[in-house]
Amino acid sequence: MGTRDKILTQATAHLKEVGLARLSLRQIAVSVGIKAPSIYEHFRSKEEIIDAIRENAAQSLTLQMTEAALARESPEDSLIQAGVAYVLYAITEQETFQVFFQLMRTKRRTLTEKVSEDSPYSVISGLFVEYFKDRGKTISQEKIEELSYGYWSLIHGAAVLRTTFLKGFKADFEQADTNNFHRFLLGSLEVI
Amino acid sequence: MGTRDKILTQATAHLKEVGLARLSLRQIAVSVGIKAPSIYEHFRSKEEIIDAIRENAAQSLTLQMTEAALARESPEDSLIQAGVAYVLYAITEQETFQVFFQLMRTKRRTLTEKVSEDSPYSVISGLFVEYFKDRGKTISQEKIEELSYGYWSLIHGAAVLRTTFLKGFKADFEQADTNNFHRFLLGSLEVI
DNA sequence: CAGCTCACCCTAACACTGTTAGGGTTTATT
DNA sequence: AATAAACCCTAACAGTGTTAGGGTGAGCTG
Repeated sequence: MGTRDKILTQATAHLKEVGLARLSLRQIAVSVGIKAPSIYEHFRSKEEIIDAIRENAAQSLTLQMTEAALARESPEDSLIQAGVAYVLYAITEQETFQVFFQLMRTKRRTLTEKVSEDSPYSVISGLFVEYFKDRGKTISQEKIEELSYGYWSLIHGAAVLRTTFLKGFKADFEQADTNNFHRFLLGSLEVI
Repeated sequence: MGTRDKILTQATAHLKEVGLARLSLRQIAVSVGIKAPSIYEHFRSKEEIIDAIRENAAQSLTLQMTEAALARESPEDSLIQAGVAYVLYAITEQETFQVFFQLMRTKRRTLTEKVSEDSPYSVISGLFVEYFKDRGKTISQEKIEELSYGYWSLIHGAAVLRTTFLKGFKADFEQADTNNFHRFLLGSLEVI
């Protein structure tokens, strides 16, 4: 394993331990076995290291969503399970998720541009197409995007609330999330 | 205006200008006209200043939601307008909103404890009670909480996505949000 | 083989951060 | 008149990301 990979590995490990706010280049350097300035031989800045972590997180999250959606009874169930997986990832990989959502930006700037693959959004919109195909309803690309954005808002909001405001709050969130995701999907069929 | 209030005012102003990451006590002190260590006569730490800003933000956000919900055609419209106001606050007061959602925690720890007033959540749950009363449906307190949590997830998710991932993305989000909020509320009536 | 380049590491230092120690001055109270 | 508290100060500590500039070894080229 090259030094660059070591830095990335140790940075990720430290992130999970101490959180984004206390992530220190000098500490990472100690773990790798080099001095802090040597990091700059492999990355242009601390920001660039975090970018790389974020990239990995996005890939990992997308994978877990995709796997959760596989082999379900119905497209609706796939959408719900993908949502549950999203929230689960946020809770189990809290610090990584924080990095993911805090600074990530789409390169896509308008609806006419192509959706980049391997993003949570593309998983959702793909499943929505299946969802309407399954119900025998035709739907415009625009509405698919609107619904995907809405559903993403819902699951992302649940993920963020659980890891911030509601951290430490005791309740059966899994059931509540499943019910709420179902509610949105039901409403999607009515309002087109 | 006392020094404590000056510090708070300048801290809020600086927050909006440079963002949370670059908020500096020495810069705040310059604006106030004192030296940095003197801040510690009025606040125990930087964290305590941010706590105070967050308190103000929560109050202001709650107020805007309440006002947006007033004098609407129906409780459903009130819920939607409260949601729109939430997202609007997030966009216009981006840095303040970031402080608000990033570290805020409920003091409430279980469903049996009382909901604190003057919080966005209490506004939502209050409007949900009206919503079901208006429709002539009876609903348990538990379900009100579940729905309020779900609706909050939706509007919070929309707010966060708009200010992070989707910053710079051009689309008619206002219309999309309104439609999506409507979808969730419609689904709420079906699945109880 | 000698000379050169380049990747990779180093130390020293800069400009910043939140925070603490300790001293001075003014104001109000005993 | 003495004391206490509120409030400001300077100096300094321990930490941060980052840059400047120097050394060392591997590998390529004449």
